[in-house]
Amino acid sequence: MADVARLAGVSSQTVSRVSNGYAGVTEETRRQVLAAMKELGYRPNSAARALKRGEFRTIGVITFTLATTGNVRTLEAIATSAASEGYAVTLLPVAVPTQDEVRGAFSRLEELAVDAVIVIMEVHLLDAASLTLPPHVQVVVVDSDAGDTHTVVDTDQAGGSRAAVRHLLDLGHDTVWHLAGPEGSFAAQRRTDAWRRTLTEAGRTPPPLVRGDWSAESGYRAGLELAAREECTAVFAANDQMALGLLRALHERGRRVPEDVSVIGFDDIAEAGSFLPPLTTVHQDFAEVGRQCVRAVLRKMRAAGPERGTTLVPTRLVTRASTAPPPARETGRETGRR
Amino acid sequence: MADVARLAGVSSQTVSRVSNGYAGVTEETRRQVLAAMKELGYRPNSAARALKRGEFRTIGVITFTLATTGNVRTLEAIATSAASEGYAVTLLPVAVPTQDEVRGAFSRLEELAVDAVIVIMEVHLLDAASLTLPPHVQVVVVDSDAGDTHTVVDTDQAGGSRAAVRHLLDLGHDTVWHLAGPEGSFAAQRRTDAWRRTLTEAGRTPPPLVRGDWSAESGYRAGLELAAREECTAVFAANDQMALGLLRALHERGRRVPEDVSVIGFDDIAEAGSFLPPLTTVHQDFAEVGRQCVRAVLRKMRAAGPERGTTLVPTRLVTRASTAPPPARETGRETGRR
DNA sequence: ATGCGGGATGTTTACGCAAACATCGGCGAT
DNA sequence: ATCGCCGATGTTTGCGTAAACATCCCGCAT
Repeated sequence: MADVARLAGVSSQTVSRVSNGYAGVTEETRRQVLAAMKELGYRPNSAARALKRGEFRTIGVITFTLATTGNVRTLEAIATSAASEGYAVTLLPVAVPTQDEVRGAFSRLEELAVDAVIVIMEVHLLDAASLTLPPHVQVVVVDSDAGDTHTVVDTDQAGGSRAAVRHLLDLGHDTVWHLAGPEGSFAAQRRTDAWRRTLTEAGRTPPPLVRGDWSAESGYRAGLELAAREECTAVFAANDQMALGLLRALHERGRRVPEDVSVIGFDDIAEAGSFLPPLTTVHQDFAEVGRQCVRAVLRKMRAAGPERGTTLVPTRLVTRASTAPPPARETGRETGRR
Repeated sequence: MADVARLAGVSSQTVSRVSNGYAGVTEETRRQVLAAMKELGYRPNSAARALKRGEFRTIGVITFTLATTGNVRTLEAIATSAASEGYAVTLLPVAVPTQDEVRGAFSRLEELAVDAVIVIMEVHLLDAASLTLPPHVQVVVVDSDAGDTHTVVDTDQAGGSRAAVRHLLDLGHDTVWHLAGPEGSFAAQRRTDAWRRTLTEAGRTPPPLVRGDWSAESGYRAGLELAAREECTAVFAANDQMALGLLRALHERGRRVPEDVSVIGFDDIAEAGSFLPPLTTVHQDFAEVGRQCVRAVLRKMRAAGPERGTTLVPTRLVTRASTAPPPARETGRETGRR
């Protein structure tokens, strides 16, 4: 910086003013400084800047495995929208979802240059660990229900699930089966809860729960079970990958989709439109979730107050070919229904 | 830090020594300092540390979309292995693969606190942009062939493709069709080159190239074409997603896999084992690629010299149910072949 | 002509840490 | 007993920047 100042014939403070875009510098001077910067290849040192300013302009993101579409797309959206706000994103992967691992990530984080943290995981793993966080570091959480202790941003799981179930009921199905995600996941739990509530509110009896683990393979296994049940005409799968496995199992067992069984997914992954048949599913707006996370975290940083509450990002039902009215009953009576 | 020193009754320098784990501090003193740190909730300020040490202990990763399995898994491995070396990872997403965008990412990077950069993209987009990089920032590239101008780490695309083609030839197929990735991709290009070379070396005539764009949908479209060709008994798809679409198309057209047509993929994505039938594919060790990237970049940082060259990470053929010997010929002669 | 106000620029200082150097004290060799 | 050496600790200094304050100069009102 001193070199630039010398070359431009000004003081280092003027260089600083130029590099930070302050007003009060003559156009003439500014040009000279910029020229000098360019000639010397000057780059402001961000460490010194951070030291002086007391902020790093960096957001840390803690997440489990990047193996799930949702996490990845949320991360990507966070990175993009953070960048547009002039913030960088530092990634903290947690290998295994144990409290110890999470605690480890947070303790690494303490040493790290971040102004705020976005956590993409369930909060109960976090609670024991987060206590050691520096007080000024704000936290926003995705995929959790801890709205009372943290700021939470998430897809409107309940709304999406309700839309999915309603869609199937509206088509005339008596009830809707549910292929749930793993027990440990709050997202899965909320989808299941909403499924059950929607059915109950509509006066239907929720059939037994079938559980998978998000993977296509687990969907396939569950599908083999469901295919054996004649009375099952509509299935709401908690994500698209399980729906994929489900479709395969049904196809293998000779149950046609959507003629015999309707299938609806959740997520709207890129491939969903290419499934056989193309999958009706609940579209999640991950980009919006990421944007909201960044917005929330920046707001918290600026407001300083430990703002709480939950932001829900709406979903959208994407109707494709995998859902249709139920097959005609053996007894003709139902034709007259509704 | 001064407060800690005061509380512990030592100088701030001793606090520094303790917090950096230097030898030459009495066990007694160390304990007192640690106690004081804990009591005051002291965290070393990483900006000041970086300023003093002249390094950030951070690696920047530039990548296009995180929509592809490969990029994501490489990124994850990089983050994990960087963490184990005490480095953080800062993510720089590039929305659109244009030189302008890349240049933009690099200029953001210049302002950023990173000691090195790992680029997950093709290098020709990078060349025009990279010139403006600070000289001390080392670069390692994935998915590129620019081994002469940059350090490159990548999966052994050629070896994997050769193994795939050989596997099919060894099963007795006369030749192997290829469902290639998009023209712009070096990875795709190298897989295609190796496919063609392997066939030629084996004295076979490469059939016409069929091109997709990595997506399942494109694989499906290509599959419809291939299904129409009676003489096609073996297909090497350049990735698993296209193989998925291919399988669907073949199934739809009544061509059985593997009885009528053998299919082999590339990547070994999580779902590959659940395809119908389970997909024989070339396993990429993304974790190893990530590790090697970090290793290479750290080595370059320490060596200071602009080391070049390519590190290839070997692949492994995973044999599942989608490949088998070709159907018996109409003319019985071939039984005696070999 | 004199003084005053304000915009443009320069000077000083501190951010928090750790390297380099300085100091102190105890122990063994003579 | 004296000296020297070495390990433990303290003191000084500067990393690059930007806020705060100081200075300068120009133009305008009196």
